[in-house]
Amino acid sequence: MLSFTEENYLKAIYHLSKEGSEPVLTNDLAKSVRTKAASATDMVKKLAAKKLISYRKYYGANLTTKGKTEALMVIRKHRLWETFLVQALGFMWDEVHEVAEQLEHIHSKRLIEKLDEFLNYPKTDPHGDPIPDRNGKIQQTAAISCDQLEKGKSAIITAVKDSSGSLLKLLDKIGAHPGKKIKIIACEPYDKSVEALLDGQRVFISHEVSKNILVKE
Amino acid sequence: MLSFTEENYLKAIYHLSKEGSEPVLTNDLAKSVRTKAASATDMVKKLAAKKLISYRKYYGANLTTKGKTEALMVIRKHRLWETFLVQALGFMWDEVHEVAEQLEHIHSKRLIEKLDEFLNYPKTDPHGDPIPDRNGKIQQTAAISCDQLEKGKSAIITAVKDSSGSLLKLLDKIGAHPGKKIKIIACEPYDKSVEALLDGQRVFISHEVSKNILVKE
DNA sequence: ATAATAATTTAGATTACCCTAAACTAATGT
DNA sequence: ACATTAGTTTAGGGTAATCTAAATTATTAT
Repeated sequence: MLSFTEENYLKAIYHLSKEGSEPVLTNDLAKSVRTKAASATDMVKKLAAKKLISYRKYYGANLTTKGKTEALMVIRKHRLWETFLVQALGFMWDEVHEVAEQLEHIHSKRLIEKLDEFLNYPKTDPHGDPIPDRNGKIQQTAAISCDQLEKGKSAIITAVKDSSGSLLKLLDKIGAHPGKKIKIIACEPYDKSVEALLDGQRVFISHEVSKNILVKE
Repeated sequence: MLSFTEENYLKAIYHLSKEGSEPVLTNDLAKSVRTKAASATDMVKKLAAKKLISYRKYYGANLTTKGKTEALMVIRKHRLWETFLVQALGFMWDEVHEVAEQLEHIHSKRLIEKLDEFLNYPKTDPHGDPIPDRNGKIQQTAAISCDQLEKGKSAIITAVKDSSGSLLKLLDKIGAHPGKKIKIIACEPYDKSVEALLDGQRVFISHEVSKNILVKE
């Protein structure tokens, strides 16, 4: 059985290696799990010994099939719990991340299956991110980020990249939730900020923010 | 913030010192948290340094007010989660203990308040044990155990002392749930076993089992 | 090609929790 | 009073995860 910490490292490696094959660098990994590079080196050695990642010194780490499955199970739990917190307990979507970080490490197959059933097998979490199924299958959303939309184009918001409370609060204020339609009405080349239409409301979005909004044309 | 392990020790001390004032012996404590006496000694020193218990060498440990509150909060979480698992997720009452042992250590005030609200502020858990309120107030059930009932007497089952799966499965089979009415129709002095009426059904209960059924006349 | 710089790894400690074995304390029986 | 015994504590270590500082490797600039 994996420890709390091992699960966190695997999850971080999964998220950092995005489309799978690029190696994850020790420094990036350390930053992601909020430790020092030396600690990350120790852990990747341990994970490699357990065949959860492949690791080459000074080069980086990649998840093995086994490691990827474990990572996806942690992500499945995280996203199901987030969904539960919002849908059943009435949390705001910017309040759930921290608690889900704890709940994702509860070890009980039965619990997560029952929770999935209770929530009626949701496909995405409150931030629009896809929830892996019990076999670790996850539907990859080939979404582009909002800052790549041209003037005049419309799109549907599918997800949010960053789950920090401050960003989510801001998105909440302007009404930028997954499922909503967004139309770009002006682009400012200087700072790449945009003006958009959301629910008939004219909103101003900085580049920092639009980068983190994923959309589907 | 208390660690997982510290919380478990506090909870164990609470349960072992029943009505509060008897000191908890190191050996009993060690057995309860499934470690060795030497480890328990280390931990009680640590808890004493944190003013969560008072501790005298070779004599035993007692919860301070602060320690008792912490213990009650862990118990509150445990029992609310058990209630959730049974009522919302459809677990059997003999399946919940292990998972609740993990869930009880999630740190989030907001979560537990929301959960309490979601469950509509239950007073007891699925085993009939009282759930402490947000201030740590717990209604002491002055219940007697079933083996103290005389022949011919009726009573209401209030709780179950032991939460091991095998006992709960047995009680499930004969229908002995909290809230049910039980009537003693025969006592066997030799082995202290009893015959009783439960839902109109004649059931045979050994002393080992009747000791663990709490009732209210 | 080599020096400077950035990234990574190793070495050596630290903390929390747990262990075994030995030493100690309190209680009991003769 | 003293020996036995049960219970407890101390001493000394082990493991997992972390850290700082020093050493090593890879990359970049000249």
